[in-house]
Amino acid sequence: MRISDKYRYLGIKLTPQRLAILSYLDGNRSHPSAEDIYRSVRKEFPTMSVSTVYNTLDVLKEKGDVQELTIDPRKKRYGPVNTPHNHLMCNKCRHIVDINKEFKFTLPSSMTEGFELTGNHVEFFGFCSNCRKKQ
Amino acid sequence: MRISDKYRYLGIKLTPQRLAILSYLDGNRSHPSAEDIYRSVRKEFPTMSVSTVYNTLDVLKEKGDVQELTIDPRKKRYGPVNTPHNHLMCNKCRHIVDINKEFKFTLPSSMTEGFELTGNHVEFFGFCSNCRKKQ
DNA sequence: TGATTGACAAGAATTATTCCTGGTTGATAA
DNA sequence: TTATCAACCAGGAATAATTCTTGTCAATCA
Ligand SMILES: [Mn+2]
Ligand SMILES: [Mn+2]
Ligand SMILES: [Zn+2]
Ligand SMILES: [Zn+2]
Repeated sequence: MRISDKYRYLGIKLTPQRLAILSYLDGNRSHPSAEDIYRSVRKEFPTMSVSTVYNTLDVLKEKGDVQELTIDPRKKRYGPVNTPHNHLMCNKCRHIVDINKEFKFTLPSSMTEGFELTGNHVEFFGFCSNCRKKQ
Repeated sequence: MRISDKYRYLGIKLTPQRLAILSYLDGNRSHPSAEDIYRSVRKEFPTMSVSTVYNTLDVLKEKGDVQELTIDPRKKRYGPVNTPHNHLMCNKCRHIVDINKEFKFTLPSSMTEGFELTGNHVEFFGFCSNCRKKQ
């Protein structure tokens, strides 16, 4: 299925703006912020606005194509979702890498206080090799 | 060791403002935001300012007495740290409960890309009993 | 005592994100 | 083909959370 077919199937229009954002995210492992995306996509698409970036990210989140990360306390970060995965962030430079492993936990119902569980996300923290070198 | 001794030991002054925030957080399981803390502490301490709340939270984070949560995408939430624990948040009302269990993972070094790991935090998601009732 | 330091209140400034408005576009159907 | 309509967009204003700045005060110290 081509990407345009997929989105027609999902019932959303695949506009040039959305395509630009999609192709920027596709294969991108840096988990960029909305601002990062805006700055990059803007180069080839000078009329792009930040609202469009946010709107597009909302649509893509909805469809499950994009994951919004809250691991960085300063701003939300976004990444493509291929298969469910988790993340590891550097405490110093906030570089984020994928942990391509899924964790399936079952919690005893005594712990879940009547919640119905839908998923989980594991945040790993540490120091990247770069930040370790510099002291 | 009394609380005042503890903080003297840690080398920070235990001021009335800090004490008020500490005692509000102590035993509090609701993971309040800075605003929540401000509104509550203010009642008995009308001159308290938001900056003081943020400053105090920074100090207490530093000392490991307070945990800052990023699980709620809207704002940071804070809670006392007794023993290491994890969290479960309702996708709808964003009510957060503690998961009093620690998860110790070891990741194969092929996954950690040269990072030195320092810790982890597991975010569980779901729907609380209240939100499930209301459909 | 006089100097130094840490902490505070108040409010200004910044930053990320959301909201609003008016104008396009492109699919649909008369 | 042309009119209609919904979805989408750019631009910028508004909001909300958080950080920064400044002047003041109180405790501590030489
Ligand atoms: Mn990722
Ligand atoms: Mn907690
Ligand atoms: Zn780093
Ligand atoms: Zn709920």
